[in-house]
Amino acid sequence: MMQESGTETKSNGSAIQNGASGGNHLLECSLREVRSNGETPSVEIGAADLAHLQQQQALQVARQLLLQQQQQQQQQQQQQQQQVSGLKSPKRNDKQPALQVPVSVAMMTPQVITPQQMQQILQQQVLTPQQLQVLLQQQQALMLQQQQLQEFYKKQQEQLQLQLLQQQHAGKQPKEPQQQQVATQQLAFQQQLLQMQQLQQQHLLSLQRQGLLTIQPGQPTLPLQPLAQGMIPAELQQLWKEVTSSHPAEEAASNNHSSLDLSTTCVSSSAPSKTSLIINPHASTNGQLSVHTPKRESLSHEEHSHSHPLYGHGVCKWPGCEAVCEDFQSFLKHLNSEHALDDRSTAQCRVQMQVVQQLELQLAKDKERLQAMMTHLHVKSTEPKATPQPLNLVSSVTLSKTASEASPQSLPHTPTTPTAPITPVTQGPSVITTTSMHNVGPIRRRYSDKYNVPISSADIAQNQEFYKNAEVRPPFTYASLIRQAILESPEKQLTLNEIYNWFTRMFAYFRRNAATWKNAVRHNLSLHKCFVRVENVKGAVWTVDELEFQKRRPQKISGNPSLIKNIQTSHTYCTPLNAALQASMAENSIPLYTTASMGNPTLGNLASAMREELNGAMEHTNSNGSDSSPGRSPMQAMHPVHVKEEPLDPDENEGPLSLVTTANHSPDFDHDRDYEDEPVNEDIE
DNA sequence: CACTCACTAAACAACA
DNA sequence: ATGTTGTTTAGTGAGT
Repeated sequence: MMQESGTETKSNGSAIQNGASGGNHLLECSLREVRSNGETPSVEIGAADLAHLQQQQALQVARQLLLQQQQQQQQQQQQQQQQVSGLKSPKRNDKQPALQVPVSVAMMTPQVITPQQMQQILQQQVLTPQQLQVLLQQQQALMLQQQQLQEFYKKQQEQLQLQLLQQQHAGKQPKEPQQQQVATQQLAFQQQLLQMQQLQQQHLLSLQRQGLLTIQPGQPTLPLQPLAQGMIPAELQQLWKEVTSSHPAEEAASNNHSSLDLSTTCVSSSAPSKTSLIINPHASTNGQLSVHTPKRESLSHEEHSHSHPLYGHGVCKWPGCEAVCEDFQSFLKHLNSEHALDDRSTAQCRVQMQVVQQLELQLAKDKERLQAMMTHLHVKSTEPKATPQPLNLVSSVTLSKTASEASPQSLPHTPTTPTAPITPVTQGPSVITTTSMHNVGPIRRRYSDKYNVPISSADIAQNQEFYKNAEVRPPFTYASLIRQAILESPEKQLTLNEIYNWFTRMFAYFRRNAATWKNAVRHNLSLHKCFVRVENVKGAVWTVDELEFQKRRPQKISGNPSLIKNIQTSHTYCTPLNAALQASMAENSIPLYTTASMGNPTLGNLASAMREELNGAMEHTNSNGSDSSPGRSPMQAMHPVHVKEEPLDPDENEGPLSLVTTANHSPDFDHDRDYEDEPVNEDIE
């Protein structure tokens, strides 16, 4: 099952997107069906409006609560489940008996998939019978839990009323405000809890439909339970108690507190689940609550004060925020004022959810690859190393036949016999990622050139760690490697010896058979017109004539042309969120940093954060000094960075060019350049 | 099957 | 004389 969904995601990037949007639509539809008054979900309401509305409505209902005691419970549940801000129709209370049935239906509908939805799912996505069965089981479990929840809420409402009455009689404080506060808080709590659950549910469903989340056969209800249903009644009760028994004076600070409670609930309830990380941003609010309610034991105060996931180095780490907060308290204030539960925060949270989801997906895939690699290599080598250093999966016989020079780190059983890799190899798409590690064996020598420039640069950069340590022949042509070496240099020019050094530094493979590959390097430098020799004061250096390099072969971009096109030409029309995700979704054919580099109007910070992390994880391209141009990312290296008409002038190198500028250096441009046009590459078109 | 391409090998020249 | 750098040619294997 896992494989099925995995391959599906892999093979059809666009389907993912469709699935995503389709899933959302689907859910929206279902919600609309449920909503009695067709109100839009709270997400679409303005942040300030939402808060205000909630407060007012909560107050209103609190009064109603005092007047009409138990009979409201079902009604409220219905309203809240419907996400109609819960409080717009207290007038319908008198019809409570008639609403009994609709209530239960409404409560279940957001979670329970209707037949129509099921049908849509079937149409949109291939679901195996097992998956269907699992879904059905989930639905049943959900129904059960809904009933439990219903009963529980009923109980709690009764307790609430009792409590309110008692407080009223005690009369320590002005009655109205206190009651209102308590009621407000609790109502808001309920409300937002349910909203959050529904949000999560929405997301979860859409994820499931995208195939991003697979359903474990062994744990039918696992994915949904902690998220949508979240809490078992006992947990709910506990949380509810905490809310209801909190001192009003403490809690009266602001409306935001209610949202805090909610977040806390979500986090604590879903802690063991996979998505606890996703909801983490909202855990931000835990700190505040734990400060105010020391009785909360489940989440340690210390933990949140000192190592808040959203607070570090005096800066708010909410995606895209980076506000400076001197201490933790001010951070909490900031958090509650700036990142309350409004539409913006919700949207950001959703984005973060997707980001995390995507990262998890990527991680899972990479783990899988790693496992496959290790498995594959382990068969051939008894050495239990993670990096298959001693192995030489050389496909070219000629390379292995001259193992005369011992490499500095040659290992006991330096392979001198060509070995066929065990792992079956698939020719990679236009841009390859870590899959290239699989491909090192049978990969054709022309591999990278065939798919043109970006491959080599991006892939070299991404897999450099691997090739640094593994004595594996890189699946790139000499020309690509030379070019990469030159482009990585700060001056975009290298002497022959520097090129040599780059080879040996970056590739363990080139630490042996020096005579052979050095000769090849020289041969390539001389042979290819794209390498221009420039006489320098000190001697001669080699530069890359990017145009010529591009000319070398027609732009035969297979696999994912649109993707490449996007990368090379358009950095302007990235739709928020999706632009960053869609590219990476396209079967991870493209490194994530690439998508992150694309510049995203609204997700800029997020994207940059992703890029930072990913680049950091990759250990940026050159650790040995040629990375003196820190602004240059592997992405940039993928583009023509430096095109000279005349012999290179070192001064002219001004670091990173803008991507847009470099993108224009596609072979379609610059025909005015007076290069000695030779008929050699007339086959460009 | 012809062609192209990448690679290896080698010869050769120029130069330090 | 030796090593490095650069150019050129030839042969081979693989892909188209």
